[in-house]
Amino acid sequence: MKAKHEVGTRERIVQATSRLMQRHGYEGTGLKEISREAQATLGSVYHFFPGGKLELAVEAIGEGDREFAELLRGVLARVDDPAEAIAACTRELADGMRASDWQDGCPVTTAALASSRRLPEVRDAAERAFANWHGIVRGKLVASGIDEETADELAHTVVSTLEGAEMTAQITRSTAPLDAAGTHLARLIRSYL
Amino acid sequence: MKAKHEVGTRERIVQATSRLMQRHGYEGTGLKEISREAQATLGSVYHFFPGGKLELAVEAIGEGDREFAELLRGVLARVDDPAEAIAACTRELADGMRASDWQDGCPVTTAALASSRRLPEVRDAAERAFANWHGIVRGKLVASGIDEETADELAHTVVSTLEGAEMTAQITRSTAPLDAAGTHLARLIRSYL
DNA sequence: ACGTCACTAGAACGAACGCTCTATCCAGTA
DNA sequence: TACTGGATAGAGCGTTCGTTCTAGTGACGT
Repeated sequence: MKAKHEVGTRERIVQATSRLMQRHGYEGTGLKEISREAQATLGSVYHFFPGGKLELAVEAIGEGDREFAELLRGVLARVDDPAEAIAACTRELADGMRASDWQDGCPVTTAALASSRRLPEVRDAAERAFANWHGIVRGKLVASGIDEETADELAHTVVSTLEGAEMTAQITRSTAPLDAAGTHLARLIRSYL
Repeated sequence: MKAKHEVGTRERIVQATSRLMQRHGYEGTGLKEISREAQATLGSVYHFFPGGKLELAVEAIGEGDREFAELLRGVLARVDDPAEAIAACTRELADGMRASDWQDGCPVTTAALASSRRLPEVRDAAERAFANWHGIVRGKLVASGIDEETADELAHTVVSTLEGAEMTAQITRSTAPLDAAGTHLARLIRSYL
């Protein structure tokens, strides 16, 4: 029935979960809502994810991790100058934000933040995502000649500011925070080159 | 029965809501949980907040707004140099974070982020909070001699970075993001003085 | 042709949700 | 003393939640 080229049920479920939790968080997303959005039945959801909502959330956060990492890696590879590259990231994020009418913030943060305290597995998945992004930014900075210790610290601020600015932009429905973040992160990075 | 000096029921309810939503978000916090934590009954909750959970959340976010604004205003008034003052803020946040064993992040963000799309009143309350904080930081920068346009933009980045670093610190259970944010925000501000 | 098994399908369960409702309590006033 | 009304108290409403369970489908190997 299912051709090789079309998206399988399992993947549809993960993507629907990621998309929904990106907008409404872990607690705000229901399993029936997920199965409806993924065009799958509850039976299929539990077939692929016997661990239920928790297992599904961990998988969805992993998906969000990969998405953001891909955006990051893509832009950082395309733009040589690290300061310019980070600024380009903020522009990319602003575009996505505007395109979704300020619906889609960071898929990891929104999904994990409120439930991280009660669900260690969710927190761990989110922590892995942050570590992943930090490593990507850090690598770019080191490759640009910044010493490892400085790059490590700077990468923390880059990730924090990108996340914070995206969140602020979402709440205020304005790209101003992301625009400012781009300007200032570029200036900050340049001061270390 | 109730003496003037002790905390009234209404205030206890608001504070319990703020505290609980700070940790578990809007959807993750139940009204019975709130009434239990506030040592009030459901009847009292609906007596003071006929609008139910939504009205309660808006009030709680306002409370979180005031809390963070007070911290900000306190530190910015105490430390003259704006770069040093913002760095001191990150230290204060890191202390609070560690003291709560990484339970208590930003009361506004955690409460509002996941539900902001479905509940405009919640989003509006959170937006007012961000605008408030932005104004406070902006005022400090202008008072330090930075021109208005630059200060406005810079205040956006300061708020975004503080929020993002607090969130990252919470998820990763480390003060490293906040420490880095302090160092780099100070450096950034200094570059405009 | 038949059996196997991954997958689909959705009814049904107990628990928890937000909220409504009636009953009661008690300080203040007449 | 009797009345009033803000505040307290919690049982119970209908709904939705995550999860479990059984039944059914259909592609594939033998």
